[in-house]
Amino acid sequence: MELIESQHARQVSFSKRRSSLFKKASELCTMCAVQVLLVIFSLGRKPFSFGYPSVHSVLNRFHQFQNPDASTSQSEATKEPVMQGLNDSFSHLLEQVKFEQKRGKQLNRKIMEHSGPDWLKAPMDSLNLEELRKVKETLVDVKKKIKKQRDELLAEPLASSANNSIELAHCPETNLVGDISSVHPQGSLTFREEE
Amino acid sequence: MELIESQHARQVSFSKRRSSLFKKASELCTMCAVQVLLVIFSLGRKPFSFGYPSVHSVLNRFHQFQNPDASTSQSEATKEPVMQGLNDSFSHLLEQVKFEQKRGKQLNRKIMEHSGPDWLKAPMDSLNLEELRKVKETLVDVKKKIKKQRDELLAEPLASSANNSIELAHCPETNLVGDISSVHPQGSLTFREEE
DNA sequence: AACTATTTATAAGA
DNA sequence: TTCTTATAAATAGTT
Repeated sequence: MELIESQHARQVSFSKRRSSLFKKASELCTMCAVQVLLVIFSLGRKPFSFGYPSVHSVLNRFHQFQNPDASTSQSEATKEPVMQGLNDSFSHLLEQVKFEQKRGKQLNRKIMEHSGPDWLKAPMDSLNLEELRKVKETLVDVKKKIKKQRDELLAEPLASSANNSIELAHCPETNLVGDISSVHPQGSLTFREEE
Repeated sequence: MELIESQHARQVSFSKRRSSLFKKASELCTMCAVQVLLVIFSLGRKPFSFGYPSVHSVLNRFHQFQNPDASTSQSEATKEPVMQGLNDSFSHLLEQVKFEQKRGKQLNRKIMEHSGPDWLKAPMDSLNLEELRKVKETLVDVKKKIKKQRDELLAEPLASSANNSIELAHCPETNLVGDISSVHPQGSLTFREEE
């Protein structure tokens, strides 16, 4: 991969790759529920930006990682970043609520579908060899599922919603809420005319 | 395109898409000689960033476009009432999250109580480690019952399987106890690190 | 991680 | 810029 020599070809390639890059970025946001900021300066020095949930929220969250001290002060100069950080917490909470509600519905559905007699607690006295074999197959399946689920749970504890943990430790000022209007549910994509 | 439900699948997809997104971003830089900034916050809340020629250079340049003049801050008078209202929204959301999480656990408990063969065929995606442990305990019980019943059946083959010529002892795949305990010698599924 | 069936992205030409 | 198309790359699902 090297610089495209032809001026025209470079411009065409830039347009195509830029749009697909924004597309990929937004896909990553929706599919994996992560925050993304993408800024591209074109050859004509014009900025194209994408941010989820918003450019500012990611930008300020990134600033907090670069300047951890800034969020502890309440001076006028550092208020905006703090508020943006809280904005960030706010959208995270919204996400959590949606996810938990969805999960609750799924669990309800499972109960409706799978509520039946208690085989497992009942004695096995009445089963013959063929029936025992079927039970065994079921148990082998279950064992696989359990192992898989266990591995998923152990994979990334921080991101796990199954253990129902919410951590706001990265933002100590959760009581002080900032400007909600800058939380863009669908992300924001702004760009100006291309040269 | 929607949110990937499975935690494991989401994590895998995130890793793959994240790396390819960074790759595409760097390709755009080298091929078209443009400045790019890409920031991604992972599910584990860690920031991944890429900048060309550097993160700071693009960041600063972008700031100049975002804040042409420095006097854009709101007055204190208009800010406080807004923050109070948002504070309320924030605590409401927190309550909602707690409620949904609690409800999720209750539903999981119900599933545990109503465990049956049909439920065993269902996916285990929504269970956490503690719940998986309970499933394991149930399975250990069942295994004992099955073993007991098998021994009884083998003790009197003529009485129980007159039309069934298959014998467990000569059929390795029907060795239920062996299969179940194959993960761990003592027949106990441990949910620690790895076997 | 590796494999693979599909989908998607891309360069070149119009 | 948009459309087309052959080719290359990315991706989800699986093992």
